[in-house]
Amino acid sequence: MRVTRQQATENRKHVLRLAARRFRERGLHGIGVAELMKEAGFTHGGFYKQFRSKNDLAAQACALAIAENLACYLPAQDISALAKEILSPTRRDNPGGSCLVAALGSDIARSPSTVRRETTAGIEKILSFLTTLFPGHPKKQARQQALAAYATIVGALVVARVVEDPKLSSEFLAAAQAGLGRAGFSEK
Amino acid sequence: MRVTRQQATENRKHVLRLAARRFRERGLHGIGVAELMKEAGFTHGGFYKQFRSKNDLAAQACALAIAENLACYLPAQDISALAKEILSPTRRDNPGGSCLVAALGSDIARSPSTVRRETTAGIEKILSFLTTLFPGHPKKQARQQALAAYATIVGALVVARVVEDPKLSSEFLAAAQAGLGRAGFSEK
DNA sequence: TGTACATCAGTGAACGCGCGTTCACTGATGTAC
DNA sequence: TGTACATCAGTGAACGCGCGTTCACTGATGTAC
Repeated sequence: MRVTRQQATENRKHVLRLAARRFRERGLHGIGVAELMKEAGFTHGGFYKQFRSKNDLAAQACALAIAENLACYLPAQDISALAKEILSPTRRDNPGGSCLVAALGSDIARSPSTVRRETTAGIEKILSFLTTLFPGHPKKQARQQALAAYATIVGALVVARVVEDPKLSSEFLAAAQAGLGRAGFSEK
Repeated sequence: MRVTRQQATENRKHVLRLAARRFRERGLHGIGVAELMKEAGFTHGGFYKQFRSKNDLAAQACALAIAENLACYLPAQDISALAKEILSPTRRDNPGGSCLVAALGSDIARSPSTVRRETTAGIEKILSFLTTLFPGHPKKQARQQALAAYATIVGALVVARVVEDPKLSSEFLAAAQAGLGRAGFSEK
């Protein structure tokens, strides 16, 4: 039953990528080790050859997801373009491939330190990038804008997913976009 | 073992209030029927004389929590005062008594319609109030500001609770406050 | 390069545990006379 | 107002189920000669 070391590494990555998606779709407690491994094409016993525990997987999945989030921000030229991309109905309806903190924020806040540490590190990197989207400001103000912008993005996605009324949901996305656009423009 | 009808009503309310707190502290799956009833001073069997199911309790607890949120907003005279009150370290560190959507947003988004409907209704009421905090605007703009403000509040609390570094956490609260203050001021 | 053996990725049964829910029961409250 | 009976709020044992984790095992891969 043993496979190539290279194959084993790939199998592990496959499970990790799947977890990063499913956790965001269903919550950290919304998918179990057995179901995850089955969907990945393995039996659940092997999980513990790949990860130390489910929490270990959660920490690594969060690190992967938030790195992916940053990668998706990077092409943006300004805050308006970024807001338009991130706060779209498409992303709202695809939590498994979108903002980690919007999808799992309240779960992560209650998770062990390992999970929170990986997420925090990712958020710092995202903030560094967002700060560059407010050029021509004193450094402090640019960072403040970046912090507020990130909060607005996360909150808009969370609320847009909570709300049942699709019209109200879209209203939230549009209003947050408008607010972010104003922030980027007002002090240029 | 039977008690007064009035006592029974009070017992039910007691369980409901406790649930509204514990759910926000630990997540909808973070506390079970048995533990909740024990903490309320009852045995778990009686739960189903008080509520149809755990989901029924969740829906009612969300309704209660978000009504309580609105009540806490009402005394605010302007958006800056409200932001300062809601986005305080005290509230951040007391999720059980604070913003429902910040504490349970991702859980609620994945919950059955009953839960989401109660929450949506509460959010609508909160928006109506927030709109009044942007007077002297065209109605449409005031509502847009209210939507964006609510998203920022929710997001700032979520991120401030996720982040491990206390300094970064406070930075998020302060930056969101500043952003909201600017929104209230810029168009007065 | 060919052989013998150690390693270890993945298997699948089994574990204890807590979950939401059901149900027969108890006995004080509420009601009908 | 006093009595007899129905109601039903709360009890606690029991249910099936899925969870995270462990473990003896298999057999192909990796390695030492």
